[in-house]
Amino acid sequence: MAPNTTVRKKGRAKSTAPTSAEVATIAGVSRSTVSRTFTQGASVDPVTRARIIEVAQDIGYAPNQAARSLISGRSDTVGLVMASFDNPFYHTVLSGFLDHFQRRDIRVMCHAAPDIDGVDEGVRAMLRYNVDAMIIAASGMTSSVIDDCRRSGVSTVLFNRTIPGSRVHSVQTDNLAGGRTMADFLAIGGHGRMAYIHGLEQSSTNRDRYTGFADRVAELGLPEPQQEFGEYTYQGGREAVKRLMMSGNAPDAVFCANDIMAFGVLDGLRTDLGLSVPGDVSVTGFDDVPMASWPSFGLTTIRQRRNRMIDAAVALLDTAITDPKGKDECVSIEGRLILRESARLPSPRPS
Amino acid sequence: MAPNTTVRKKGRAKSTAPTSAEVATIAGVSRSTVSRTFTQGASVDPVTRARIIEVAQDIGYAPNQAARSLISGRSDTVGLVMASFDNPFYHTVLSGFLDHFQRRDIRVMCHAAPDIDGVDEGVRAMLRYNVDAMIIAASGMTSSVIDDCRRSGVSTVLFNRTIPGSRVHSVQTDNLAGGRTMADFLAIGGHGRMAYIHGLEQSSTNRDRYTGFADRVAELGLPEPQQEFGEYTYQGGREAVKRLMMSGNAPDAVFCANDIMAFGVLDGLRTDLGLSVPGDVSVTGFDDVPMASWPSFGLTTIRQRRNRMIDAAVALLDTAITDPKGKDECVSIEGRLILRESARLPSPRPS
DNA sequence: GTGAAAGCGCTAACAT
DNA sequence: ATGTTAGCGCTTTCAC
Repeated sequence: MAPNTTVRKKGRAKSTAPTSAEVATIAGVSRSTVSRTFTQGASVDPVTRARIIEVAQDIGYAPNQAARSLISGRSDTVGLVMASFDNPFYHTVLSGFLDHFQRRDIRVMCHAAPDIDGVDEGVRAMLRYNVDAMIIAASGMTSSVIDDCRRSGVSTVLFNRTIPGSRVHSVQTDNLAGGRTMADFLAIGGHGRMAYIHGLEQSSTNRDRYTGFADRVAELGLPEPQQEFGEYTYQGGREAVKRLMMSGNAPDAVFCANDIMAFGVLDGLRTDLGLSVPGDVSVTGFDDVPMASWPSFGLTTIRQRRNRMIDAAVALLDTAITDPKGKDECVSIEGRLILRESARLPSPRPS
Repeated sequence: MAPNTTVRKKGRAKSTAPTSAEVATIAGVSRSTVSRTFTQGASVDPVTRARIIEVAQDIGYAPNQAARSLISGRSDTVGLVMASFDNPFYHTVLSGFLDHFQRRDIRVMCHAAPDIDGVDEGVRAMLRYNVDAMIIAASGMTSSVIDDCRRSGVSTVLFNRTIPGSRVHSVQTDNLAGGRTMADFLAIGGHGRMAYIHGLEQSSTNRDRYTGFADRVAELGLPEPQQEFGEYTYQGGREAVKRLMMSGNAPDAVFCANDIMAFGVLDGLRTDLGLSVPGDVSVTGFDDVPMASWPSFGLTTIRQRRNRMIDAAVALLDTAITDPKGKDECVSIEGRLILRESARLPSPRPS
């Protein structure tokens, strides 16, 4: 916990950076005027303002954020804690959030949690830094720190997770609907022996995708899907599909809880087992990461609408700040079935 | 630039979080003692300390970092600005740095720069936040803010870039050597018509990889490599290779400045042109991202030793903090040739 | 080992 | 529109 060698600085404030006082002296105004010049929506005489800005640039002055944060109670900083950071989908999510907040000149503190405790730790750590908002993208681990967020008065939004009754906003893809859509699509394609490869069992996204899928399969009067477990990883998918195909009752369609596992499944099927996709088996995923469109994979999948989700998350954050006592909203965004070559399409009927 | 709708909080400090004063009152000690309890290496009576910690946990107190930073001059925060954040290699780099700093209870502020100006902007923004250290992973864009970093007294390290004479530490893969290695390897494999697909031209990593490659090719007495440009992207590589193969003098080996372009090249060759790899053409990359080992690609490539690079970067940061006036070091780490199936091996000679 | 007092750099009231 | 004043929450001398 306590570091020995460390990036931490030693002594006290070297105060190497210029302060507002210096600018004030040089520009011949009071500190307040300097401060106002750098404060949104304060009124300063244009000429004075110009002079101040020039001086500031000259000596390289910029307001000290720590001091600013101390008095204003905000830090122009948001915290983003992610679990499952090896899933490329979350790289694009991170990228999207960074892009958004950079435009608004808001800093993003990142934390990649290796496990459940990691999420709590990360959230708590960021709370100490007075982040103005917290985004928790940890698809389905139960976290006890949500209350801490609310107690600290930090607007919080859950990304791809909901904790019912937690009084926290959340955004997610409609995973239930996604699962159902996939069941319909595969059924129409004439598949009768379906299989599902789970991600992490504790993950709510995984559960919902499965539930939607299995429910719809049942409604269609088809046999219950076989199940395997792939831990949301490439290697996990690759091995899971081998177990599936060796099991005596080989499926003709495999729906994976995310794209990465589906890539593993494709490689397992083609390379390890010498089977053809979709000739022998159809394979589908969930996410639509960039690679899914590469011809090597051509993965039929459910697209999570990343941009919409991010916009929604940010909107919720803004709402939460405007109206901290407001009711918690839970935005659900429908995924979109993306057709590619990894799954058999329905054969056209003779008319 | 100026946001209108905003995550920013409005009013003044709600001071919703508990302060050291409250803890002090409840625990019946002075504020100083509370402070000491949470300060590394301060001496407090064990019994008192225990009581304080209990109270703190009770009411959910943790020291306010802004206040702490204001007086101590450090923030337990580092800034990480990256260009080319769509390259998976940098996802693993980010992941590695996060892991490292989280262990040390240091926060990481991330910035993904879309272009050169973005790098400068990101660095400058983070400087205002008093980051204790800055890591700039922007493989080869010239940046004028390095001086700002030094002026602010922030230890800085360049990741995969060097700016000679800048008096800033840096770590990078030995890209020149990597290029040479690849030339040797392809030559031994019997390739005589080499091609190189450039990433971004301004990128120093790209230049070095090419220079090493071309120099060694010349030394071996082989014809100068053909050149194409792929912008470091999948799509760029895919199109570049088509131009290359249509050019009348089709190469028998294509070396790409990074793995992602190589994946594009593989798909371009196999899917778009119906060629076989490595039967018709050998393909190699640089980075060794996780996907490179997937059988769909089986990419022969030069591995950048991510972990070593990160360790070196952190060590340099620590050095810079201990000895701010020290000479700038430039650590160069040799890449490692990883053999897979995308490039022809030398045929065994009859003895 | 502990308390009292000063102050980090800034912004927000309150004056003018 | 500008100056004055107070104080955000903490750490750190300086006494004891």
